[in-house]
Amino acid sequence: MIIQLRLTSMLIERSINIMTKTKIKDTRRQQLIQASLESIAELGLQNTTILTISRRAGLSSGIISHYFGGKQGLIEAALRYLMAQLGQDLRQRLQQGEVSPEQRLNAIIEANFTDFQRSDLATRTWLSFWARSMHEPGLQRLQQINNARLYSNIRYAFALKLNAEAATDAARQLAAMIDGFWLRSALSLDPQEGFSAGERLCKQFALTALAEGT
Amino acid sequence: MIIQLRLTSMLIERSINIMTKTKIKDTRRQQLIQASLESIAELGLQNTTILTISRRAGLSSGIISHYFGGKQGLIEAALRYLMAQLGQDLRQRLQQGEVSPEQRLNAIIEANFTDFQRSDLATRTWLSFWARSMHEPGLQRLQQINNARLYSNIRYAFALKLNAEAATDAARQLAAMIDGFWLRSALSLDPQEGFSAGERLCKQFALTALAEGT
DNA sequence: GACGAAGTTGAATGATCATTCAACTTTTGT
DNA sequence: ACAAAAGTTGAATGATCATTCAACTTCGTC
Repeated sequence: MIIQLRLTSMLIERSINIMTKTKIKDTRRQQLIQASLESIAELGLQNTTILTISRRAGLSSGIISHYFGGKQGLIEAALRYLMAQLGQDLRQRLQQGEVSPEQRLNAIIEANFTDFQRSDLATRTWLSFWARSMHEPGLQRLQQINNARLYSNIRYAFALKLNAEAATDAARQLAAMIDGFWLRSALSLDPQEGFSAGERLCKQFALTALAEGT
Repeated sequence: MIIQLRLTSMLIERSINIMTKTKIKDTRRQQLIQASLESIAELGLQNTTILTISRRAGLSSGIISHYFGGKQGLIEAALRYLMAQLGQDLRQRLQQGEVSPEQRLNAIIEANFTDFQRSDLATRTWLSFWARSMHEPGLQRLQQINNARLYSNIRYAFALKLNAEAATDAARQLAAMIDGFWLRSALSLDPQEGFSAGERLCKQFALTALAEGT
């Protein structure tokens, strides 16, 4: 009887502990990811240190190694977060009953030019990640997954109307154009204008390319 | 008489000294720029130190501050060198008597996909510079000049056949597409294939855009 | 309220790096 | 051959930074 009670209460206690632990864990992780994105946007990945992140999050420096195993782990988690955000925007736009190739392409383009994606926070961070991923396998793998996903989403839409070769060509062109507008806008003096024009001109290209194949 | 001789010899001496000095100076500067590009390509801008550069150039670490005033000065000089190379390739291709808009656009595209430009050395370095220029005004200024030059060269060619608005749109699209193929190729597992396809698809787009306006 | 576990701190450590400059070597002019 | 100038070296310096961990605080449980 007593043993039974002890065991039960121990189980309850443990599960409560685990729940609390993971909740706090998730909160801290999110705080730190957010702070690191802000720091990267403001200071650049180059000048972002464990101290600029932890101070911004209102936490101590040691906590980063505790939750992410080190600075590198946090940086990769931040990139994963940006990619997840992009994927979420896209899924949301594709599941609103739109099915025509034009609508599908528009949704993809819009997802890549979301308010969030065009924020300083996102643009500067993406660019920093792009550069560093050339020399860090962990980041490079993530970038390649992301690039491949954009391309294959676009290609699928084009292939609904175009033959295989034309779809491949158009998809590569549009994917490059999207990334190119991103890059040029991020580097320009007036990023917002660049993004607006980029969204318009990408849609325009998509329409033209679809029309040509018919 | 004696005084006259002294003055003359002093002038000769000085001019020889200056000639020798600038020759050695130019040689060393070029050595160091080359070494820094190689180091950036291999290790990334992040991991490039004054030691990795100077050891690769077979010189001592102190020499960099002596000729460039510091690491930062050398990095900017290296970017200037890449930009000059690009400008030279373009000028060479445009001054071969080609005048039609198609030929002009092809020349611009080819200059951006030169063997040199698609080398690891160039791609990785450009990408590193892109990222860092967001947070360093000196580099940012240079990048903006380069971006503006590519755009206005393209726009000029389109404007020979298209009206003002169509030329602006097409130029922005093509400029973005060129940069985008660059970026995606640099990050891909098989950069050479990406560059080849990029060159072909950019030319294809340029032709289509020119044809549409007529 | 006291005990143990979970969560957090930040000073100490060791490593890396750009810059400086006094000493050294090479080149040049006579 | 020699003195002065130009060119080069690399050890010393001071600064920055990621990581570690012993000590501290907070929280949940009885």
